[in-house]
Amino acid sequence: MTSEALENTPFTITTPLYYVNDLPHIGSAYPTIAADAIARFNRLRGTPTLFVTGSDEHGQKIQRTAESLGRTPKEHCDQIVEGFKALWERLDIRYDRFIRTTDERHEAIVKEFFGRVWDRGDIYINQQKGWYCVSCEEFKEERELLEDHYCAIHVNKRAEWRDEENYFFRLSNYQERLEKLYQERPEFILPESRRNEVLNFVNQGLRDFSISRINVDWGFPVPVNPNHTIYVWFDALLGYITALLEPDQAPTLANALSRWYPINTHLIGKDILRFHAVYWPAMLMSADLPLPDRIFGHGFLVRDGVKMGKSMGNVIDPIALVERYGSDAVRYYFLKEIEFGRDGVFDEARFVNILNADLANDLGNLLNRTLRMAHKYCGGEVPNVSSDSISVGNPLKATGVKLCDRVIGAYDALAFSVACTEILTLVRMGNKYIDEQAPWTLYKQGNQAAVEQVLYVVLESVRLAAYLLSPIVPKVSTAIYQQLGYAIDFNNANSTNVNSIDDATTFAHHKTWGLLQAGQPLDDPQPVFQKLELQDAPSS
RNA sequence: UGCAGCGUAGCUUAAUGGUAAAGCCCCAAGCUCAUAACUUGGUCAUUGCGGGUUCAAUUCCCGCCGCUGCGACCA
Repeated sequence: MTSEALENTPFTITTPLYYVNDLPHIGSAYPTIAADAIARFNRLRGTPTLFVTGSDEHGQKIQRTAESLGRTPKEHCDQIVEGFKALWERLDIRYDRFIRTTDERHEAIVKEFFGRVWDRGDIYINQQKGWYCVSCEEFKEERELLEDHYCAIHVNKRAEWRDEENYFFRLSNYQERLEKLYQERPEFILPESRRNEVLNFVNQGLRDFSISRINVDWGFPVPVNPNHTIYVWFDALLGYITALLEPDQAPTLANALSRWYPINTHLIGKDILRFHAVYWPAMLMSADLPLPDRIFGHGFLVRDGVKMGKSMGNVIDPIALVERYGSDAVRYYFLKEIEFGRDGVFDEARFVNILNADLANDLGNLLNRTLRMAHKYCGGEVPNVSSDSISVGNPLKATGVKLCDRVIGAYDALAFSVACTEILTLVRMGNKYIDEQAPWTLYKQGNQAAVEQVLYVVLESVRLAAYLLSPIVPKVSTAIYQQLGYAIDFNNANSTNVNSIDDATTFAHHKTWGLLQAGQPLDDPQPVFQKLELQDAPSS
């Protein structure tokens, strides 16, 4: 693809639509941060970008949770949703759409979509029979149950025999087309381990699944039979489509699909892989709609070797974490220290160590020491050096020139950790270079030209590092840019692209090593990232 | 039980059929421009255990142990 085509092809990315059973936890923050970084990266490079997140609000579980709290389901959802939005605000998440499945317009989309699938003949009514655990809200296989049909999870609850009418989706019709899809597009499900899981599952042979429930009020009625309520998943997945509507558009499929469809990337937890990698494409095939480009299943955060979860009592309160350490720190830790797609360890001491080492010491201090010298030795301006005059053999230039393409590749592959590592390599080289060149000595020797060249090369390297890191640590990057004399705010709430004092802010421009202009006034040096201190009481 | 994956220095990870790398932590030296920072060096691994194939295995095969995921409607 040419860069021009790239710029004009819209990029749409989604997080899961979080189930609003409870306040957001760190497991919701994690993929949201990742999605935000990718969205920011695409905006930076000039691609029209739509970043979708939202909430999945229907279903019996929510209905009951609300009841137990003495609220209506709607009141409950409103309250929880505010909690999500507040957290996203604190984490500097710049989403474009926050879709709630209880939105009025969503019902119209669901209805229309259901109609398409219905017309295709992929929906039929049938008896759903089986052992049903009320606590689990699901049908169990006989073999899953303990003796006397007690639930294996709720060992004191006996599953009930249910024999009720449900509407079913003919998933079995799509067995072959799905297999072909996975075959032809190996990148459809990522990472590969997740893909294998899906293949394994599909190879066993697909059965139809029910898409309606009776005895559930909190949801949309089945269009052809209002006694039934549409099953939450069928409803929730379609939220991704409703979200694509412009704020003032009428809720029709045609409108929703007109600009931002098909979706490029669905970021999801590995726990909801099947719904996205199997059910969802089959539903879209049935409705005769194009499929997303890729489904990426990320890992879970673990702590003390156990998955974080309320039942484990080892959850980390994301709000407390941001309050204590700041949004950039949280974003950086999750994206740099955890390989996206794998389970990752959360460890607070490690968190503090890594942030201090990478952002405060290596990057922040590199800028600080260099900037101070620029003030002492070069009158507080970008040294009078033309980047062209620097030898291609200069280690920082040689690395910097190649860095961008590598980082782009990493971002595109959602390999945040690789992107950070590559950038940090340049930063470490910068520190080493200063020590070797010892500009303070050169200055004392009166070798002004050499001093200026060394400082220029390092400042420019820091600038490039900050630029490439800006999707991950927008505040730090902004601080660096501002101290380098740019009026660019990477974290500007309403910017789709960075804005600047001049027009020379295109990606092609800033991604290139050698942008820094001689004579540009430099700001006063200030730490761009304050060192963190480990606090005694980790979150509970 | 079946299928899949994983198990590498204190920690988080990397690597290749041929003398096991990086970052963090720890120790020492150097330097002084800097947010006791940076640079250099060092400590620390017979690569889960036991076999096998091979001139050579961490990398291939088998068994065992441990952990994780999946095995249909849990966001």
